[in-house]
Amino acid sequence: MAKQTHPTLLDIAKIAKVAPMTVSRVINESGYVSAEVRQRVRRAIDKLEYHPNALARSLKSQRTHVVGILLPDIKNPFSGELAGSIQQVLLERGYSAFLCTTEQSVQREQAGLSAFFDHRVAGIVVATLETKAGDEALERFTRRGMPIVSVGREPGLAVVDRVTANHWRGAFDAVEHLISLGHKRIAYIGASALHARRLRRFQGFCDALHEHGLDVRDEWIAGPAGDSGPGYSTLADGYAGMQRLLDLSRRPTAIFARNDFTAMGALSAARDRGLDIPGDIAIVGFDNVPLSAFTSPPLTTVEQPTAEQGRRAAQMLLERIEGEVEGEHREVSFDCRLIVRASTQTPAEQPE
Amino acid sequence: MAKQTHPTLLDIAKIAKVAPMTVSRVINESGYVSAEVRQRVRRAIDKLEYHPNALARSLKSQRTHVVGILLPDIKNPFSGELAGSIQQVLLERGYSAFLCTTEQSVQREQAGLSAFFDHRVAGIVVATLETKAGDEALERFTRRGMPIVSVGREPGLAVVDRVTANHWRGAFDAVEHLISLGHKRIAYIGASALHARRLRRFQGFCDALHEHGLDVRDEWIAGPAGDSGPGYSTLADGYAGMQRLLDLSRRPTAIFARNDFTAMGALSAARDRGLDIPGDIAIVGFDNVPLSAFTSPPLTTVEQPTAEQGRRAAQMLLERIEGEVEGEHREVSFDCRLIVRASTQTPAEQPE
DNA sequence: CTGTTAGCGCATTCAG
DNA sequence: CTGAATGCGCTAACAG
Repeated sequence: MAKQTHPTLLDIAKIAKVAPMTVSRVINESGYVSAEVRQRVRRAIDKLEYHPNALARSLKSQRTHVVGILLPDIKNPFSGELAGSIQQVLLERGYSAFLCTTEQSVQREQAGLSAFFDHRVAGIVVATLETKAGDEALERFTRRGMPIVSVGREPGLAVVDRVTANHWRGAFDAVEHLISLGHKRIAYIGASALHARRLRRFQGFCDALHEHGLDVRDEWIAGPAGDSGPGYSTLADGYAGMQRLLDLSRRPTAIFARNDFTAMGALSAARDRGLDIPGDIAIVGFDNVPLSAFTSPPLTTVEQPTAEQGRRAAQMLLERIEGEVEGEHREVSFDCRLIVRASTQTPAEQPE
Repeated sequence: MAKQTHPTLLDIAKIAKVAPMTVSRVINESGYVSAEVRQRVRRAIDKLEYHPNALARSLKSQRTHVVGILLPDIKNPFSGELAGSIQQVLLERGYSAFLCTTEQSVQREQAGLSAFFDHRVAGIVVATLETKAGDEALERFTRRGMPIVSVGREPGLAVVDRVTANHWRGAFDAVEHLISLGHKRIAYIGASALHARRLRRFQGFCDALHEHGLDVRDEWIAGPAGDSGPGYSTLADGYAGMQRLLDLSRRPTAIFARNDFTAMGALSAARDRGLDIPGDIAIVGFDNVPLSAFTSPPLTTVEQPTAEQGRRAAQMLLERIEGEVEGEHREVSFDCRLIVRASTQTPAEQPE
């Protein structure tokens, strides 16, 4: 059998009959090494399949090439796409990703952040909803000089770079679209009134109604059943929420759903009651997940540039890490875009 | 501002007026330390917000508490759920996750595996499709004594523990279900004949047809447009594949789709042509993603226990890492389960 | 061009 | 019960 243990610089040095430092020079292509010696060293490296120990390197150099990514919930397709796009940029620039998903558990959040810190990650991308404990931890990290970029968060923590999309505007546009179609009884599905307040897309919903003199009625705000907290809203939440709304004596005529999955759940519930979409009730989603174009009817929704946000966040983080940018904390906001499909307009009326 | 640099054992030792070793003992709760000294040390630790450097620890102890997870494609909901369930087990046992998604790029796969290796991860979970380069790398790692568990892979690499679900059987059952409904012209959507061969669910499809004396016709195997490779098959692939099948002079009457998203794309294409599901054409998916219960009609599909596979893989890996298990490489296979919904049977005929 | 020395932060070993 | 010495693998900073 081959060696059980990893070969070290010293092992290579012995075989090549040089000093460890020389091997180091060959590997890092730093300093001068004669062609002949380089040959010998290279051969030894290949022979033992030597790979430098990143831990020792980092300990010595006091820097790692690892970035922590803190995500709310990996089932959320937004998280998935974000993680993918961040990773792509990281790999291109020689960094790796340490991942933690919190799944709405403060303990997991803390454990993840601790792991990041203990492993001395070079920086962190946070995409979780804010929590008290989490924000405190992040602030401690910032004091220690750790670069942090947040994605899709509220402005709360002013100490980090921020990347967002303008959810408020996207929601506002979507609701105005419904109003322009003549709807006056517009409901929200996806979070209880309590938690919704923290979501910009909910604020956009409310503000659009107010601006057009319409009421935000509490009974037209349908959160998840147990109201467990500010988590991602699901298909089942949308289905249940729609059922409740349809049981009201005074029904809404249009639904603004917190995200596309919630919208699809709502769609399904309406269909099961024999209602026609958009004839009897119009539905708007949010996020423009690929599937939203394939439902029946296809879903009107608000697109947010997820991958762009991930890439931008990664770039901004790397700029901080590599010291290319210092000082003032930056903010980047992407626009959302309303995509009108058949769930709010009958095909005949559709513009294109 | 606070220190720019991380405090070390020595900093704590100075403040508490003890030797570094004593601080180490307090932190690891190893050896004897008097209550009084422990107090002093604890206070110093809190004051400086000291966190041990995991890099230095690992260098010294020659082991990390980090596990590498190699995934094909994070957009695939299977990957997401897998990552989540693995992570849960890891966190419970004090491990963290290093993540890499390959996105069908051999380079990314190599880069990821190298990063795992360089950082001396304690073990690896692989859920990617096999590639020549990848398997070679994994084999090198195994020779170095690195524990590796594969999920959902072919038996190929005999040197690692394996966790799978019986996709072959799941597919076989699904196709038999279609046959029992009277279908004789059954098509496959989701991979070209070339790549499909490597998928057990495709083999199950073929074997079920053969067993019942039916042909596997090449024109009834619809892969993705560009046929880029053995990647995850998408909604768009399903849509396009269905369109091609519907253009044939001799149409299939039933579709077995590689996964639920592909099935939904196919569903959508059929609907757009004004066809009735399952009246004109029956459709079966695979994976039982949450959405499959909410389509119209709800999708008959094959469930595989994704989270269980992830948890089991993580447990098996940790058993190897902690030396609780040695020797013989193990194999665990979970059963798949056919879930019959309305996309293959009209509600009236449905058993329950 | 190459080698020597020293130390990153921690924990194992052995002495007090 | 506590401390001192030593080295994990690597690389700056100096010699030669």
